[in-house]
Amino acid sequence: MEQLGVEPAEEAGGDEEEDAVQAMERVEAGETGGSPGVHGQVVPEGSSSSRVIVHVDLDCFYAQVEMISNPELKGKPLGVQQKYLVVTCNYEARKLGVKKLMNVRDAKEKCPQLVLVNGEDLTRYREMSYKVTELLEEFSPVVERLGFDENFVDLTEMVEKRLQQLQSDELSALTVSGHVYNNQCIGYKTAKRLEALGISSVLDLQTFSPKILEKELGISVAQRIQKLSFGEDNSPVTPSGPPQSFSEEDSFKKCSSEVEAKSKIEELLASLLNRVCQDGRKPHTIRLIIRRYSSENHCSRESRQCPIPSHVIQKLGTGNCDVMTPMVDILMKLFRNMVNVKMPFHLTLLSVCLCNLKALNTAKKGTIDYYLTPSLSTTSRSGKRSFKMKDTHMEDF
DNA sequence: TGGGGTTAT
DNA sequence: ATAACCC
Repeated sequence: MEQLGVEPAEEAGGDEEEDAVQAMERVEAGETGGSPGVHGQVVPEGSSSSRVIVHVDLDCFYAQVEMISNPELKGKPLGVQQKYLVVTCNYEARKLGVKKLMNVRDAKEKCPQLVLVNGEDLTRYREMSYKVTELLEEFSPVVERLGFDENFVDLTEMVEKRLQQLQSDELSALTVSGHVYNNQCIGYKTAKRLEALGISSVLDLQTFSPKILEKELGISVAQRIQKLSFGEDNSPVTPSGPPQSFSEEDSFKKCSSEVEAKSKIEELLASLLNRVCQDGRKPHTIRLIIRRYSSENHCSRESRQCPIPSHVIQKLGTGNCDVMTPMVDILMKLFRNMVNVKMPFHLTLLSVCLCNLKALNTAKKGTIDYYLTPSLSTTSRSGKRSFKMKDTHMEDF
């Protein structure tokens, strides 16, 4: 752990990601002490409303994990490869011209000595990522994750307590410096819409008519991004806690038969079941996601989901039962619901997601919910729910 | 463009 | 179920 580096704060030039470490504040708008802060976070009595939030951004995270796993990689230009992309690389490689998300061919051309490791299996990255989050949670439980390599920690309470400990002479000797980050680009789609309005810089956004912006983007997005343009972000740090979903995906050039799809789905599901088993909670919903081949509209995906039948959920923790078969059956039903297998098809991605995670026995014994459970109905798109008895509770009668 | 994740609609 | 966002 102590080997993991954080991106340097003083990084001057470089691409837009390189602004990197930001020990900074999300600037509180308006409110002063005594009243509840925005978004329901309570500002303590008699304190100022400004917060202290640390943003920890791990440097070329996957590459660092690989160098820790295999120290022989240290000092060499290293890229982490997923399919034909170098998704990230260490600083040796960057010095030699390799960029994030660069094609493997281009990267090898730029840097023939580049060492590549496969990073398609995220297991070790995910594990290391949560170790970092857990470490930060020792300082304050209020830690929000963003991806695998970023954490926001709200240290307001800790700082206030420490300031109260200080004598007045120590206090006056304190100097503080910091900066508000220059945020660029806000999201691809929104950026395009803003550009159409003639907004291409932060200054443009600051000075644009709020009313017109609200009409274009909706009040929610408009007000938020315009505040952001002034460096004001009143959003709370929301503790992430355990993940709300587990998913595994695989992309490929072509999948055009049902058997092929089934075997890929089986692989994805097997990994997922291991993960969910370790987590301890049980998923109550399963989803299948596909991406169809198309020249345009490339990022669009389709999905179908359904509840996991309770008798399958119950088997989940117990290693001896075969839980694969019923779940693969469900997934293939979802598959055929999306893909007409009697017609030719061409898929470029399959993904399985387990979500709606619950700690065991959510319903209390003796309550209606204990005896009733939403039924498996993949076709029902109305808000109506049908219910059936839980099989395993029949003996209770 | 990968292999993840979240929230809003 | 999808769309948008984040990394």
